[in-house]
Amino acid sequence: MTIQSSACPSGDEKVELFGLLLETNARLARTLGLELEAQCDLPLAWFEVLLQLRRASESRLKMNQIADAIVHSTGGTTRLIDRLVEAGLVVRESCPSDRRAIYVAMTNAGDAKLDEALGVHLSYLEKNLAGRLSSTERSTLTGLLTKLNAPS
Amino acid sequence: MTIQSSACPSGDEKVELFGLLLETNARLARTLGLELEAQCDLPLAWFEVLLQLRRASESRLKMNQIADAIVHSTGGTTRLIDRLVEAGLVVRESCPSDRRAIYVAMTNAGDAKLDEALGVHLSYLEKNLAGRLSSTERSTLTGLLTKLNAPS
DNA sequence: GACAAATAGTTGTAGGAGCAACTATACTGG
DNA sequence: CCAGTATAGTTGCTCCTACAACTATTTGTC
Repeated sequence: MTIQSSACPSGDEKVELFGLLLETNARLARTLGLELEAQCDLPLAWFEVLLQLRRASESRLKMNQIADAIVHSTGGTTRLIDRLVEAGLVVRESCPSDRRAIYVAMTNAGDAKLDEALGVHLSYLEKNLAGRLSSTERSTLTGLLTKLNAPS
Repeated sequence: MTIQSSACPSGDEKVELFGLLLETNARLARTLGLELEAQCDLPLAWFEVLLQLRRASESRLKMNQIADAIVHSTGGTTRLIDRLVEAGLVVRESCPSDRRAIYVAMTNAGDAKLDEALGVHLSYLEKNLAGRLSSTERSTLTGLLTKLNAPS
């Protein structure tokens, strides 16, 4: 029998769930990141940016939209986009209607790189998602995470 | 209508789910981290270590068990524990049966700090978990994440 | 229209984490 | 018992990211 502080239960059901979420995410992000890096020479953070851009209409987003979508600080996003620009995967474009804002748009090279990475990603998901959760379970999970992710 | 490469669908259901997982986790980790830091002056990574230690029998774990539990590299874990030791929250103890191994054990200060942090964490979870997911939904989510997290 | 407040993005700086190379110890087969 | 291999942990180095302070532009208010 393990003795624990009864006032602050480390075994609380919600604490366990939160810990499980952190751990699961960390494992999946790590393994995917390694695979993307090894097979496409593409860091996971770059992949996330490119994916967000493809989802966006006209394949472009403002800096702050990217920062929000990938949950980075604005300063971190500036540097991240710097590296993507240097690699030729995206370009910065000025925004005519708001001279403070900057659009980030995919280049053809970025588009091609994303296709390549998506191939790797899809086979990764086949192995690590489809193999573990049924289609029904996946949509349940999507629903739950959507609730969790909703703005307060 | 948005034009997208049909060969590599960025809108694939599994891709969406994975992205949602990354985003949800990043948001929750960030907000919890800020709160722990502000209210307890305790980085999230330190909290994770202390929590793992309390769960362990005899409140101690070997370095590699910690690295695995919190999904860090062994090198990163060494430095992380260095900082916790310096802060007086844990101590390193040699392992008699294997002289390569090192135990990390909580100090009384670490135990107290964890109690404090768990208070903050529990109220965070009350706000951000209990308010969004019912008890049933939470246990469903736990089940799904457990499957996802299972070793391949 | 002008001043205050809010917003978009960049930069200086510091700290944290990973990888690869390394040391030390333990195991395994001959 | 010895050689070769596997395991535990640390260290050097590099890159990435956050935070805070800053500039530039826009918006809101009187």
